[in-house]
Amino acid sequence: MAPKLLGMLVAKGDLGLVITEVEAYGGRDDEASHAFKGLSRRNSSMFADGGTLYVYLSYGVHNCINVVTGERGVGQAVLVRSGIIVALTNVSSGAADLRGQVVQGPGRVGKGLGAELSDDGVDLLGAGCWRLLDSRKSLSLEDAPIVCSTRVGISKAKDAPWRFEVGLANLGLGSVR
DNA sequence: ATAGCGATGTTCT
DNA sequence: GAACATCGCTATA
Repeated sequence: MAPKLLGMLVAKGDLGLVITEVEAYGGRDDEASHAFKGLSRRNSSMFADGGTLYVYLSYGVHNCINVVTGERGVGQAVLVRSGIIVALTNVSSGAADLRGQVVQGPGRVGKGLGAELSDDGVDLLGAGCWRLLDSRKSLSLEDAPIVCSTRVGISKAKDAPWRFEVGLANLGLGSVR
């Protein structure tokens, strides 16, 4: 699921992010995952249904966002690390102009979208304020090369090649949808 | 260009 | 009391 999220659009209201970099985190089998030690107050939304938003406070400073990708109870999620902030030109269809601000780093992604801890656990697949839309076709990203490497800023399970990026050059200009 | 460090709060040992 | 899925500023080369 992680590489599939590249080129998709996460939106909060009329603000969107075209995803360009992610990291995959497993459930109880991944030492680097917040879900490794099982359910807790902080990570409970990781164990919700796939398509749920998981927002956590990083280093007491940054709100970072994940898309839950596992079945209910598994605790699997994908951290959104970089992307392009865009203003939606049509909120209901998710159309957006691709000229936007590049944001790199999960803290800046959360800040750019205005993610709050109160957004933790919301459904991304319904018709609510937060939505996840598949904009890959309109971006012609389906055959774009994906760079795979190890995850950043962790001390355990350092060797798992679960970080995925698309080069900005592959996005071109134009609009989404 | 690279390294070090403080901010800041929750979680785990 | 330590670690932490980070960032931005400052210092050093």
